[in-house]
Amino acid sequence: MPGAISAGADRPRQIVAAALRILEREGPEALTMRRLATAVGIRAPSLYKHFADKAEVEQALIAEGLAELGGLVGSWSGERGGDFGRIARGYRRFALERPHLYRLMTERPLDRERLPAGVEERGVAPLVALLGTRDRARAAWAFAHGMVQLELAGRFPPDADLDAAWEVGIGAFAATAGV
Amino acid sequence: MPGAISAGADRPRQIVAAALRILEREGPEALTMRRLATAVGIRAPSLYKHFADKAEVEQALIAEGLAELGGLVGSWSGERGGDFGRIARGYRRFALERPHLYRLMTERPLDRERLPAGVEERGVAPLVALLGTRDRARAAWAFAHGMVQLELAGRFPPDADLDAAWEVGIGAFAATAGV
DNA sequence: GTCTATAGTGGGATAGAC
DNA sequence: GTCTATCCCACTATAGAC
Repeated sequence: MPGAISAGADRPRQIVAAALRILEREGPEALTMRRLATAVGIRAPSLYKHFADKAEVEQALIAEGLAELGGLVGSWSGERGGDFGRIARGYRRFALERPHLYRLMTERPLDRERLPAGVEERGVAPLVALLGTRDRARAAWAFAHGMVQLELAGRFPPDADLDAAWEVGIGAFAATAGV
Repeated sequence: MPGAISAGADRPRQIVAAALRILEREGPEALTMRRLATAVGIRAPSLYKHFADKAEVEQALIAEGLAELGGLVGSWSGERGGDFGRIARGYRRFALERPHLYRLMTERPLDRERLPAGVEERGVAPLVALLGTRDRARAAWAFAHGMVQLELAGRFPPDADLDAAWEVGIGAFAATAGV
């Protein structure tokens, strides 16, 4: 059978999965082609049979992260409604659980060409529906992203009450939507 | 005269100034010790007579950036009062004018030990005074930082009306302070 | 305080055989 | 699709002469 699926040997998937593990456990500097190959059990040059270059591997990680986060946002917002606080707190949890992936996903320009269609919009839509306008959704997203980014970068003073700061922002944006 | 100032030969200052130029014009990857030395007109190893290592040079850039931004925030907030919108818009302008310095300043943990005393607090105080609590100030800062970060990273859609998003956030946080 | 020389490390990527 | 061998690059940092 020509098109037979050898399930255990889906190299591209294996590679992406390994890359994700390395990234999350050891940070972005640890994600090298050599290291990645070792994790998969092959030699570095063989990776280039599956991905054109390192950027393509990273792009796959970004796409995966965005799809996952988008799905979560959808699940938190429920059928119609849900509330901004729930989304914001979930967003924070995701970022704190996968800090390196989150940073990779957000710190560089998004290559929309190579991104599966709809991934971006699917994450944005619930927030727009909830807050009423795209401008409000963008401002609220920026707040959440800024909180996460500053928390991940260790920029708040050690004694800062971040839960309280989150609630202030959540309240502020919920209010703009007249809730 | 032993303590005479040879104005043209203040190497440490020269080095920091050159580093700032390279960083802003060519980005963080371009800031290497070789490149920096060339810009100053010496060889790379000579830099180590003035700075222990590269991290020390970067620390100097961060301190300079924070001091400058802190001074600006103070000037925007005036004697008593001023408004959050003015600070936020100025903050955005600073970040857009010096994107690479801004990112260097904010994307890694702050080494408070090696930072001149008061630099951090001087930037924060006006915002706390204006908004009433530290939690509100932190949330508002996160909003501004998030907007800037997403804008610099090219993460908003090309047609997004960022001015409008800024005004939404500014309004939301001004409202929390009861203004 | 500057130089030359160089150590030591690590990275991305390609050629060509099997 | 995997391998071995290797290129080529760039970086930080040190040693030791002047």
